[in-house]
Amino acid sequence: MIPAEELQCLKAIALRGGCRGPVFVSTQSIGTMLAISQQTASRRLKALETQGLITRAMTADGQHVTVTKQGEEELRREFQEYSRIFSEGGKTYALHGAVVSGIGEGKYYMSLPAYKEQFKSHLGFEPYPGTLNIRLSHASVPIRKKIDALDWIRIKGFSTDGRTFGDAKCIPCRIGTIACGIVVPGRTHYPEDIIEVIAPMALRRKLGVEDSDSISVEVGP
Amino acid sequence: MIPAEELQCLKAIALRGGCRGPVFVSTQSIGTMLAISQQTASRRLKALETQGLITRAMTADGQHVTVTKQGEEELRREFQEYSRIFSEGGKTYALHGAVVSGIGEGKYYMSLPAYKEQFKSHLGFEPYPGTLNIRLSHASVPIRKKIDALDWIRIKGFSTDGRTFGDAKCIPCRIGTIACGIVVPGRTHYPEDIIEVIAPMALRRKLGVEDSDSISVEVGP
DNA sequence: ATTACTAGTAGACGAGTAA
DNA sequence: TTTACTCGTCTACTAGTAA
Repeated sequence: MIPAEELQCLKAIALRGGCRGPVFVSTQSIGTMLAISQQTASRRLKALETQGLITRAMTADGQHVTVTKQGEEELRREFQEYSRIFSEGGKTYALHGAVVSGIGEGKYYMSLPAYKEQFKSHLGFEPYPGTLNIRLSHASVPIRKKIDALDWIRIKGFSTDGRTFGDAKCIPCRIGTIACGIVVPGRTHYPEDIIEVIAPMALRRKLGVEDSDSISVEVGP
Repeated sequence: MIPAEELQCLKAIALRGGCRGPVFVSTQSIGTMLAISQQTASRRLKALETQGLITRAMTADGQHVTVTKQGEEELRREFQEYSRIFSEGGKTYALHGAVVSGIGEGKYYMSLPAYKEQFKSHLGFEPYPGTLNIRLSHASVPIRKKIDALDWIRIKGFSTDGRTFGDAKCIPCRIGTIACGIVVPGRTHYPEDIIEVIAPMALRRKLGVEDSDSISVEVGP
């Protein structure tokens, strides 16, 4: 396998157009580009040339460098790996955590018809009045943050009897094969390691879980 | 800037799904994957964690690693650079070389109506009976090879007076703003550093060039 | 200006090993 | 099994410099 630093150097040449024609570079300019010394840049270019990944034509004040077919293949292989990482083909996120007890607030809110109806129309099921609270593992917290960037459904707040109920947002998810939803209250700053899950039925009973049992939630298409 | 080896390590984690959830890895398995020692892999992971590019949850028999939002941004930045290299947006190839004299064969072939007509219909101009031969610079030869992979126009051979004229292929190109074409005879093994260019007019006269003058040809959309 | 050699050194590497 | 420490080696870096 070609070392990472050499690949980086090859990429720099390609970015300057080295795949489409000879590009004029100096070891100095490559060095500056990659934050290495001129001498190291010189060694990198020599190594790439030896491996047949570039060809060089030296001049008095620099060199014309061209990425060979083989060099381009190396870059393309790398490109494909990155494509795999970012391909949108069924991109799902996995959250892991442990069941915890909430303070029963969820149960109250989910019993309000004005909320209930909105969840029903957007998620496709009538939510059981109650939420399953999950404390995310340390490792899942960054994933939770990325999920924030996805498309959430806006649940509108309302006022009744002189009391105001705020907005919320939710996103479909799955626990095993059960279609569920993650609900996040709109205003309050929620702890970043807690999620609240709603479902068509009482999840604790259905899944046979209780506090501190570990559980996985899948978000995405 | 994040060092190339660390980026490589981050990429390896992402390839295992580290952007979408915690993935179970060991420093041993990462080491094997990247052809480095377990100790070095350990150092890499620590460095990535310190920079906030991954989070880790250690267990007795390995660790759950997650790529953070920031880590994913680094990867995405890299991905975009590769995308730039391979984006098909007006990909043109530049060939450089020096004018040389051919043996007058081109002139003869280009005067044959059966060839002439095909060039006219495919390239959109009636070729001047003669070709401009160019000896490519050392640096341009790898580009010449890549151009082979593009879509060439097939020029059909024919027989007349008991003599057989072979197939050829050609591809549109430009010298400055003049629409030209590169012609390659079908059978013979042509020198890889020579190209033959046809145009609507006598190129030597039009461009005012003679043997050993340097010249550039552009191929592509 | 360049490239790239030599020389000297800093630091990265892997072996061994503790936890 | 792991992770990650220490330690000795040796690679890979940069400075200086020649061509």
